[in-house]
Amino acid sequence: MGRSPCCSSDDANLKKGPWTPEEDEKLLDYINTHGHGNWKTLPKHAGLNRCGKSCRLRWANYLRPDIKRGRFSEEEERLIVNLHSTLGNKWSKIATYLPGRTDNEIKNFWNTHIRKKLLNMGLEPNTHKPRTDLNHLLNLTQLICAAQLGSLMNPWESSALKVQADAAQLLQNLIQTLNTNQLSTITAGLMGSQKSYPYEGLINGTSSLYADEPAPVPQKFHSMSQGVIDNSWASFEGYESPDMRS
DNA sequence: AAGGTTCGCAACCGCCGGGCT
DNA sequence: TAGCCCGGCGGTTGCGAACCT
Repeated sequence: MGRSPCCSSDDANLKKGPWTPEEDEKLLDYINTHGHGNWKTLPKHAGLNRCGKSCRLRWANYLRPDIKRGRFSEEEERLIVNLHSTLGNKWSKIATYLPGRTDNEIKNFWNTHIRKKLLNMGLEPNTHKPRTDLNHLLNLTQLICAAQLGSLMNPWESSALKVQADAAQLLQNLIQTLNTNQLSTITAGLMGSQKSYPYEGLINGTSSLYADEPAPVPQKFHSMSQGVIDNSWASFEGYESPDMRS
């Protein structure tokens, strides 16, 4: 359509980068008294040397009064995973289900935490299906090595026991995953399933967002699978991989 | 203690869709 | 109907903080 970028005209003079407290105050003052109105003209009226887009982002992601700060709760985390399995990378849509959280915040949280968690669980983050490569088995071998080393060094130390438990849990999950994968393939074949997404039920949780949408798999299978993923997720709740420092 | 590496998050970039003329 | 403008979205980047060696 040949449109120019939103801030192309005076780019050389417009400030970029982190916002100062003074700029924040100007933006807040202006919006509190006038509302944001037209973002394009807002910076000029507010006395800011920023492009409208930058102002809008700053407001939407940081200054809005209803923004909730701090760590995501387990409930929020589960909800995000749940929603992502249905909506994909529609961060703004996902954000509408989490009051006080911005799409940017959710996107960042997904990329830095949940993505890794799913990978550790042997699931492909984009599809929520089991990973087809065998790289995730490295997690298992690492855990088993850690467990063996830990028990050699200090057999009664609680962290060594926990690593052993984690390794056992991961192995169990893997076996169950493989079993349910086979089962779902069979089930899908028998039912002529239209949705090639056998793990949607695993991830989705008990409270379906779209209750009017028929489940792709029988309820019995769904509830059984749910147990698998609940165990699996729970086993990783307490386990922080080295790249998941809090 | 210092240098290197990794992580987390705020902010930017470019594209898209809807509304208006 | 085409062109323009604006707001919104998702992907990516840059940088300070935290951690590791």
